[in-house]
Amino acid sequence: MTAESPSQKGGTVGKAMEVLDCVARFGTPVRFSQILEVSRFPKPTLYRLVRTLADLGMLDHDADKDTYMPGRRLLKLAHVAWAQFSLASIARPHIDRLGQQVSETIHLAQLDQGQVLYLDKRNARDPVEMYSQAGKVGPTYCTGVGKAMLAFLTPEEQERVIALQSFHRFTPHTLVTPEALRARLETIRTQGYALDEEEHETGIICIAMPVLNGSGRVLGSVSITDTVLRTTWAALKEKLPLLRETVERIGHDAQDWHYPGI
Amino acid sequence: MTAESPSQKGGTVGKAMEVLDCVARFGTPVRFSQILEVSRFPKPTLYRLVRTLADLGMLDHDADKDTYMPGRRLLKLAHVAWAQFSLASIARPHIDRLGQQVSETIHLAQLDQGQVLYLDKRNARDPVEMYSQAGKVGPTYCTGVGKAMLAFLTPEEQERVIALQSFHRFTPHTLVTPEALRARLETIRTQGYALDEEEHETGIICIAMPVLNGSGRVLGSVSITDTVLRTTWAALKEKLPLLRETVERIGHDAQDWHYPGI
DNA sequence: ATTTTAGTTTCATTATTTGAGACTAAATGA
DNA sequence: TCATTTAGTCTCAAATAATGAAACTAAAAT
Repeated sequence: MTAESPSQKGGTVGKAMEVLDCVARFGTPVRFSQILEVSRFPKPTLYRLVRTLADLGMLDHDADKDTYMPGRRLLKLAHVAWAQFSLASIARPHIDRLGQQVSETIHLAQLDQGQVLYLDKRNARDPVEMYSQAGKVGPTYCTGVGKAMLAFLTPEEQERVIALQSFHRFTPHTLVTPEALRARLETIRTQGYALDEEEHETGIICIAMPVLNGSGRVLGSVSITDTVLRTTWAALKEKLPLLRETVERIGHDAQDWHYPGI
Repeated sequence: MTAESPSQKGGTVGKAMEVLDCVARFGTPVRFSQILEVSRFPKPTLYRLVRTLADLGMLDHDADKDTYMPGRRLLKLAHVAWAQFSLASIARPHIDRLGQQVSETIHLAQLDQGQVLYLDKRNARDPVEMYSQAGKVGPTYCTGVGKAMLAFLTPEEQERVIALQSFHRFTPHTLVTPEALRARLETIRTQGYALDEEEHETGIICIAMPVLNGSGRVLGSVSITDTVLRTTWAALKEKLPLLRETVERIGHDAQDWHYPGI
């Protein structure tokens, strides 16, 4: 039994999902030939997969322009996924509350295969483009939400996630080595919160805290974000008590919710 | 070649998607045996399908409780679907704008297989639980957004959609016959907007207008909703000019966007 | 201790998927 | 205009994967 890379799972269903990913990765409606270029399947095989997915509503086919894009059926399925995504629904009232208390942008995130998966976003000032955020993934090593979670994992989990990081330098402040990251995580663990000091985007700073359940297990994290133009570190850090209260309440409500793996 | 019911598409991928639907329909994490009860597949077949979907991340498996729910991979795919769902993204700035102008709840919807598919929701008062709404489906014959679209379809399309309606009586005001609905649609077409007079939920009323492109084709619809306790018909109808402006702008921007079918 | 239930595995059979190649239609170019 | 390229579609024998009756295991219920 040979280990298979996750992107090359055997089985017809796996291949179909691979095609779905290909189409999604474009981020814009694509023609069949464009999918063909990036996929590993021969033409007739890919053709049938694409047609099957379109028939099933997993891809939407624009007959006019003859292009494909991720389908509406996904929207419906994701609607349910979202509603059941326990941390998102458990956290919602608390995120709502925090949103009323602060004027900055709030994120709720979770770890997913070493990456940050955003579950919720609030922006009291100008609502809201949430779908554009929930479901989005981002880097773990250079975001507040990511580091907050990372710092509170067990050492083994932490190393496993660190091994998955790309350490791309987004800004001059990005931590680009595992060593630098580990040192920072130590600090975060001690002080109980993480900062994003313009490590991902210049001008964007945030404070973040992990959501822990009773046994100290990391369930997710919450952050408060602003720009260096609109706030100062002192002002932002004043929100720490509100943030602490929020993550504690979420952690309490999520007591018996089992985190579905990293 | 025999016509196949859409729920019984041959092919392994179709079967897998059927299982995904089964799981989603529960709306809560389910055990394998529960899926078995509602699915048409024999035990080992279903077992393999479920495991395959879980391996692929389309289902999330909670190892503790041994339950399955729609997976996180769906969230990521839906994120892209949403972003590309042209009407949603084209409409966003206009929906934002309307949201700043009125304090009521706003919906953006589209027709999907005879049902209303909600694409966006805004609520200026308390933002916003959007994922919980976008992707949701509802009835066409007894909602403002639904009737607004229905009224402006071609007669053939209209009949096709009417034939798909269940005409369940949700409230004493629900129109429960095709005849009553057709008469109402006539009025809506004449006056250019639809009302929901507590036809779906008691106490909930709304005004809705279709989004039409230059050639009069129905692309979607937008509604402004409130409760009978907070508003009156007179007050609500005062928002009609704002609503008209919104749908016109969306229709204008969506000029060359081709609606992906009913 | 026995029975029931839920989940898992096996394997010969069956059905689907596969993909090289051929074909068509439409666009491009000479 | 007619040749040529390109994008999309179809065919069918061969290769592969899915199937499901039956058997098995583990754990819970009696």
